[in-house]
Amino acid sequence: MNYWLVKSEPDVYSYERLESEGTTRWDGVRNYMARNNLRAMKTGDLCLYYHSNIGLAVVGIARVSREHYPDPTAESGDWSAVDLVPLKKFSRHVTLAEIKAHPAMQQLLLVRNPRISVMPVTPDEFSTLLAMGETTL
DNA sequence: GCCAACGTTGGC
DNA sequence: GCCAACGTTGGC
Repeated sequence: MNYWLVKSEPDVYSYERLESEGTTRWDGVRNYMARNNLRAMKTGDLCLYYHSNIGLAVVGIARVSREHYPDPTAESGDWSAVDLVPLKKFSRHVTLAEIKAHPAMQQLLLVRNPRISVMPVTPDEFSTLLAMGETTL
């Protein structure tokens, strides 16, 4: 089991919309590092769901329901998509400001490289973030 | 293969 | 809305 964090602007595709639709194709990634992370995802892996631009917080957890396949929205190039389903909404949003202030979160790529949209998260970081969100699986 | 210029992302 | 940081592109 691996852990990840994915970013989405909530006015483009929010966690609430994922919940109401039940599943989504995570496509449109056009960054090689993020793509390689998508390709490393296995079915059942868990993804923290972060709202960028508006909200600036981790709001829930999604689960990988289909491993990577060619991104149908890519007109050229070698890009991949995965499918995600909602797993659990955080009882409490964990804001970027809190994450930045937390000593155990200083290595998180969200803090160190804010521009990558799909990133790995260690099991320790994952469980700490879950606790910060007052959420259990 | 280097590097400058440009475009995009995303926090503030 | 601005701007910093980063990734990508393209000329040399």
